[in-house]
Amino acid sequence: MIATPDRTPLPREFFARPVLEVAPDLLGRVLLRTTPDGPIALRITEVEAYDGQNDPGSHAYRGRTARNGVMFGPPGHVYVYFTYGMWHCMNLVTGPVGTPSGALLRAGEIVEGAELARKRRLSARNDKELAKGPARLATALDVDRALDGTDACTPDDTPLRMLTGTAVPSGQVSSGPRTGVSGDGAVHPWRFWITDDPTVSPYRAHTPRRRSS
DNA sequence: CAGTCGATTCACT
DNA sequence: GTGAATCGACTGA
Repeated sequence: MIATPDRTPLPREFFARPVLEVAPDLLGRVLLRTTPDGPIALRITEVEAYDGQNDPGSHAYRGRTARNGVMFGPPGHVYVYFTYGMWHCMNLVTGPVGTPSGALLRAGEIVEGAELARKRRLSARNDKELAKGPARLATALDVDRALDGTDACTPDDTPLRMLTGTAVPSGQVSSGPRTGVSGDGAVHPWRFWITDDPTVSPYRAHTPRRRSS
């Protein structure tokens, strides 16, 4: 009998918890992205928590808009946003309906479908860079606004699914300030990563943009 | 309705 | 380490 990988999705209740519980619990688990060309699987190595209620760093802090609406919906769905005029980043919505929080997927290791990811990440110098950074991760997995709102908890043929798998033990989790977050939101140690994992992205403090002429 | 700037990445120096 | 790329969401008048 051939061993087949367990493709059971995480139950929605997993995501219904507070984002600060869910975010570190995602580390080591696998996101399955099914593209028209084939599957790509990502083992998550770095995440950041965004709490829409009290967190000035969150897109949901100032209320619901056309862009962030998915975060106000049920947990376990995917919030994808477009930024810097060229990149996409993806979150998993957490908490009950009405608590607009989410976990930003910042980095991971491609564990299946690396050929497909390499075609989309031509500037990557090695496979560790394929998904090292949130926009690189979304690019490698071919994720854009078309997937905004996708349910990652269903076992059906959906384009994205979070698998149950096994999270890394808490002893292998490090935490620190979030990357690129400005103002009061920068103080919280709400970035979580697998200690010493080579696919984790480098920390950068927020850099205000220069005035254009 | 114009101005500002972003949960970033890449090419260059 | 520095600056450009690039566009749409959001803000405030």
